[in-house]
Amino acid sequence: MDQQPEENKDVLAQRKQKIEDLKSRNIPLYPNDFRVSHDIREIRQAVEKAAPEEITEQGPVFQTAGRIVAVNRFGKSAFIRFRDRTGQIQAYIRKDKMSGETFEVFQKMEAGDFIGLTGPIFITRTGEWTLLATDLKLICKALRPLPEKFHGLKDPEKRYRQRYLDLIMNPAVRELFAKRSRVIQYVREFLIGKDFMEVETPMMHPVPGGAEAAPFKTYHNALGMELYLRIAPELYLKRLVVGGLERVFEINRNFRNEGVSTQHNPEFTMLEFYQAYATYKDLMILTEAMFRHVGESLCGTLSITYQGNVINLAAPWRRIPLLEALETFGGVESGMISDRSRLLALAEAKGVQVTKKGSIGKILTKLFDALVEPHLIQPTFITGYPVEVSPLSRRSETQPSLTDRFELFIGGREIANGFSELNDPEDQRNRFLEQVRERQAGDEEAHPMDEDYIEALEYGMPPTAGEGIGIDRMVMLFTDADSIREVIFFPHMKSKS
RNA sequence: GGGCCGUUAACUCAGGCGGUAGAGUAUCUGCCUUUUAAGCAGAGAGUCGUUGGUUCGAUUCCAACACGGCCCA
Repeated sequence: MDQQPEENKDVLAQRKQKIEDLKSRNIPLYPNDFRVSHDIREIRQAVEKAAPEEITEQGPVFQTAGRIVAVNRFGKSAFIRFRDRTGQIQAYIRKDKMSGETFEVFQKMEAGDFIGLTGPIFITRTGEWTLLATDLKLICKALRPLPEKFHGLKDPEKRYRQRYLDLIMNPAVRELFAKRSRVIQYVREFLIGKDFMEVETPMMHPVPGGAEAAPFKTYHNALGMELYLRIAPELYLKRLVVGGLERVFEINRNFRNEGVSTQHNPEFTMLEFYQAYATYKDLMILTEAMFRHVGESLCGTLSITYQGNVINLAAPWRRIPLLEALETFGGVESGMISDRSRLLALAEAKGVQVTKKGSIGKILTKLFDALVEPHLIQPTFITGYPVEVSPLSRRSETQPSLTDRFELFIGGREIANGFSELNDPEDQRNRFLEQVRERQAGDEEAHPMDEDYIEALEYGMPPTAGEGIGIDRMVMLFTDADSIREVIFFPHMKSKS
């Protein structure tokens, strides 16, 4: 009615024009005085109780609010669909049900805006529950339009960089992250049920230990010292075990300064837990029980489908010694295991890149990663890792070149890593010294010396077993996600310049 | 780090063997008071990722770069 001749305007400019119109009518664009009597779920629950013939304009009046996600206009009436955190419902707006001024404000509203609505529920011709608006209020004006309603938002770059749009447009994304939250909740309740105590340890470490990975470096101005974002909480959690906290766990972020891929994000969420007077064998049983608890709570079943493979989480899971797995799946003959040159030849023949200087244990684990891991679709514990790639693990009493350690594989990917902890401070010192030698030989990921940790061990740590579980990978498994970016709200991306 | 693919309107996508571009959705205008991706008619909306090169002329051809995706390492 008050249209000026259209100038050349992009969408943003058109919206700004609309906002100016509303401002000139003294309509608040961002008020905060609308109160809801019911959220959408509560409305549905209230209506459900009523007999069908009672669901009419004469029924109870609700006051609710949400974001408009779709609008169908019919001149003097309109249907809108709007959504809050509990669900979505449609409303019917009729000019003759409200003041003319209110209806005019509505004419300036569109998908993306937040609206407050008042009215009873009735059932439309097509049988859909609908709020008949007797009053409405603009709660928040959206300056930018939502992505297209039918095709949604597909561009992966935009989905990750502007996850809020992904969440608005793609309901499955919201459901996936709800599942993520529940996975963590079930893990937490499982461990607390086993008398574990949840703790938090430093994210900034003077010595980046507990794993073999490149750290991020930072600097504390007041203390005048370099710090590293932690690559693992392990050594601090074990200090707590020394201190008498015999069952601890932490669910928190680790940071590793490496590339990004469908399997790696520079920061990722790790569960680590430590139990005194337990061995790695106890933890395998505990892990089976934990996955059973999460699987049953989340899916109601222990049979899940991951990337086309049906995976059965029912215990007991297969347990295969590393060396046996290398023979079975990797073509490593038993005679080769202590023969560097034959192993290197095999690696070359199979196209596996290994560092020529690497220890036999390193070569073996590289071969394992390339040749065996993809075969381990059903849950499988691989046991008995070489001591030189396990600087924090307790030595096997029967095979001193191996450690009492396992890794868990599901769906062809490493999910967990656990072991009986090395609590002999002298052996620990020697292991660190060996790592330092490897570091000096050029292995930048070799574990650094940590005298402070050795000192803790010198006070005595009870025999303990510990484990780390990659939460993101666990969530990927339970949500059938093919990329870690799908289970992290804001995966790291290069900045756009 | 290497290979392949992609980048065009706010979104989803066409297109162009070189002459500054289209559709649907969204927005605006008109009609429309039970729709379900509503409908009909009209309008506006683009540095065709960036920078160079070739050319009378580049969004199109060439090169480099940026960002993203997949695969490999």
